[in-house]
Amino acid sequence: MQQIEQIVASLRDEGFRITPQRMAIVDYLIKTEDHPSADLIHKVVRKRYPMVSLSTVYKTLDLLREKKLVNEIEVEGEARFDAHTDEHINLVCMKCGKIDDVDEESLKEIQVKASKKSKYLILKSNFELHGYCGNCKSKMK
Amino acid sequence: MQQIEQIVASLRDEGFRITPQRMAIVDYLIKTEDHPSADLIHKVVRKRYPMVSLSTVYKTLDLLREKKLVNEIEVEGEARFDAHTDEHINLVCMKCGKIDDVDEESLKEIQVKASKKSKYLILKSNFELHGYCGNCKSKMK
DNA sequence: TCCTTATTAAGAATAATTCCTAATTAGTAA
DNA sequence: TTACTAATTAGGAATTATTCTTAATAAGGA
Repeated sequence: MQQIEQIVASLRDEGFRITPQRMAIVDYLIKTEDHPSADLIHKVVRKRYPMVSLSTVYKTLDLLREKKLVNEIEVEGEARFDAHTDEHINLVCMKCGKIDDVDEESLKEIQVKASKKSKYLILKSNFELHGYCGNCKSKMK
Repeated sequence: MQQIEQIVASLRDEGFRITPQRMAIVDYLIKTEDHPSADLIHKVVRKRYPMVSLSTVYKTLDLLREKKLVNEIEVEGEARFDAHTDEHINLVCMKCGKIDDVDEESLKEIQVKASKKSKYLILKSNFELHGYCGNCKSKMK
């Protein structure tokens, strides 16, 4: 689990300025279990820090993604973000839209195999399973 | 490997009409190795069947996806389509945008494990690896 | 405290996708 | 073959997530 201090330190080390906007966004991402969209991040962060604009949210997310401090996955036409950056499976509920993480050891192995077979240089991975979460599943019968 | 006849039959069986537009789109998807976007499908199909509109391409792809006759993956803000519907890994080149498929037996197993652990009812999966393809890799040094 | 330059806010621009509606046509039945 | 009708289509407008632009602001160093 990443800590705010680690992320702030790695940004500072590379010469990026530590602004209240960046702090607020990182703080939220670290603490939430959700996989929020840019828009949701904006809405939530605004409650406490009303001066954060949506374009700053996008820029900050770009930066964090580039530095591999957050993960991005695209679901139904929008990007969703997550501070859980080690390899895992994203379970996406097609009903309520929530995303859960599940760890799975064999992903690394699969990645190595596929890389050899295909001659690709792999830089990132994304494993998704889509369906209905336990909650939505039981509501449906 | 799916055949055109199979797809056409399963559409007809469910009462959908077999139009030249649908035939043209299915025909292209079956024959190509690419994972084309809706826009590319439109451009290609238009050469032979100039009466196909982009909105029909989208509608047809919706239908085919719903009937699980094609696979959809979202890459960099656009949807890419593929008639290869059994479980596999999509290798996405971050340079040239091409997508290659790699089969991997253990995906089914992983899916079962994750489903048990999470209580999700899994309906579809998407496994992506992003990086540079062999071709782009060698061009870069 | 001041200065430089990265960063931000705000809104305009872009691009993929969806929506809307009148016109067309596939499939069916006479 | 012809006529019918509901599904489908073409074309363009509307929507929506994201990117771009620019002037104003402020972080961090001197």
